[in-house]
Formats: sequence, C-alpha cells, structure tokens
Amino acid sequence: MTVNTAQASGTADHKEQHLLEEAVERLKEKGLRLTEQRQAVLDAVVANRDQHLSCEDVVGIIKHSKPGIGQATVYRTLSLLEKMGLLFKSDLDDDCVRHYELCLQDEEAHCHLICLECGLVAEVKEDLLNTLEDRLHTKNDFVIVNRSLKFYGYCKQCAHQTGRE
Amino acid sequence: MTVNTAQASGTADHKEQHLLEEAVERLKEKGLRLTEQRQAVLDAVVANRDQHLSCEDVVGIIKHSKPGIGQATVYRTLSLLEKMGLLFKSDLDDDCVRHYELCLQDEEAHCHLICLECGLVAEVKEDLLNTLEDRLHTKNDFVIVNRSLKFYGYCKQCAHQTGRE
DNA sequence: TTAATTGCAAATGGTTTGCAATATT
DNA sequence: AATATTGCAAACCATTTGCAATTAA
Repeated sequence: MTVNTAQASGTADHKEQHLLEEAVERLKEKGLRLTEQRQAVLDAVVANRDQHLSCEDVVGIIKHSKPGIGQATVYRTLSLLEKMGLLFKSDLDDDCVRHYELCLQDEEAHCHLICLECGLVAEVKEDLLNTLEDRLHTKNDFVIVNRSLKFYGYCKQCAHQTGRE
Repeated sequence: MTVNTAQASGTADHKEQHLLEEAVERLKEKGLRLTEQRQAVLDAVVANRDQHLSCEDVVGIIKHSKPGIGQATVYRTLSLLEKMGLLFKSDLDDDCVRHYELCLQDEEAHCHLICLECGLVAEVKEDLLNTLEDRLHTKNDFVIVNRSLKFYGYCKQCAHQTGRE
C-alpha cells in the first residue's frame, strides 16, 4: 500500500550486514531457524530500510521471490524480529496498522513538529536532543536505542491565522 | 480495563471550565448539539484528565450516569472531540486500542522511557525539555501545544542482563 | 525422530457503518 | 418539518491462533 518499489534502497552497508549476522546468531542461540521465509522478510526490511513497512508492504515486496508466503508467517516473522530487537514498531499514526523499521542504533536524533491546523509535518534536528539523551541516560540508567518525538501545535502561518501565538 | 475509579480526579479548574465552554461554542458554530451523551463523555474525560482513556474506559466511567449509551456513540463522540481539537489521540501503546487525553495547553513537558525488554514505561520530567521547546518555538516559529515523546531502549536492569550498556 | 515452521482458514477484537428510531432546533 | 443524534447489529479489517502438513536439525 504505502511502498512502491522493491529493492529500492540499494545495497546493505556495514550496519545492515552486522544486523543480518546478528539475526542469524540470535536465532541460533534460541534454537530457531533462519528459513527462506524469514530471510525474505529480513531482506525486504533491509532493502527498504528508509521506510516504515507494514505487513502488507512486506508481503507485496516479497511477492516475487516468495509468491506463496502466508500473511501469518510474515506477521509472525515481523513480530519475532521485533522481539529480538532487530526491528522497531514505529507508530507514524492514525490507523491501526502496525509498521516496522530496521533498528539501527546510534542514529542522530530528530523530532517532528506537527501542525494541528494544516497537518504540516516538519522534521527538525536539534543538537540539544543529544544533551537531553545524555542526561536521560546518566540520570535514569536508560540505554536509548530509538525515539519517537512529536510536538503538536501550530506552525507560523496557522498560529498567526488562528491567533494562537 | 485500564482505569479504575470514576470521578476520581476532582473538580474542574479554570482550564477545564474554559474547555467545556469552548466545546459548546465550537459545537454551536457548526450546528452541532451538546447532547447528554456528549456531555457525559466530556465530563468523563475532564474528571480523568490525568489518564489516557480508551473508548472502553469511557463507557465504564459513564456506565452509572448513562447506562444505555452505545459504544458507537462514544466512539463517535471521542472522534468528534478530537477533530475539534479538544482531545488528543495518545498512542502510548502496543495494541490497536485508541486512547485519548484532554488537550490542555501549557502543561509541563514530560517524556516516556520505554523498555524494549520488559515493557516498563517510566515517565520522566526533564527541565531541559523546556529549553528544547523554547528553542523549537523561537527557531521554527512553532507554537507547541502538546507533545508525545517516547524514548525506546533498555532500563537499567534489562540493559545489564542483556549486556547492552 | 523431534521440534520448529508454515499455510490455511477460522477466530478475535477494536472500530466503523447502515439504518431505522429518537431527539433537538 | 428538517436535521442531527443515537442505539443496535452487522460489517470491517488488521492481527492472532489452532491445527495438520511440512521442513530442518
């Protein structure tokens, strides 16, 4: 639904390579198997690592390589990979559809400004976020791996028009 | 499910009073009516303004005052109030259950630390957030009304146990 | 052989919708 | 009278689950 092309985003770099190896390793640790289906799902997520994929998306992507794969298998695999810490559930909103993204650590923190009037979504990088995360780490002994930071309000235009400044 | 007592959180203060008035006003503007059912839903949300209420929660809360109210009505009302800007959809969660909270401006910013291992959700107040919001305001001309700040990672215990520190 | 995995189809569960009955302006 | 609103039940739809068949160790 949301996603267009399959192997879109190019080749896997160091991180993805490491991720794949870790996947195999962690599966083996628990006596689980890296089946063709699981491999296909992993490949799809890595190839589209800049996207937030739904189960339906993944099925669409691997339709060619694994035409007969069952939805349930994809659901189970995504859930499994998430529990293993390789994927994140990302909640980019509104509906009930679950989306996943690759769990690549050490990404630079950013946040979204979401206008309640016009719906504008602006992505903002703020170096203060690093300071904030450092402090959350040291003061709460919490190891941050990912974040979802959304600020709701009114963009310049809408704030002006609706007199909310 | 999530919520225990009904009129728990005490009397409405200035902000809630203002909110109720605004609700009536905005409804009238659009030729909509403040029915008993809508009033009951609003009351429930205001009385539990420190909670994130699901539809089921609301039904439970107003069971006494409006025993015969239909689920659909509550769903429709919550959705309506959200579109009017009086409620926020808050997505603190795993499941597909939609939760709402009162849209009270100028609340003190906080964020949630969510452990990917054990599921712990810790609410943290950080004064640095105010600085951050100030900066988002001045640098982006964005008027912040609410925020959803979630940091995912590993709590002290789990980080230790899984060797991710 | 034993245990994990899959695909299918049925079940689940929160949410939405069609519609006739009711209430409000 | 015209329109908004409600309650009910059915429909929806993403996700989960039971289970028998299949596959890998």
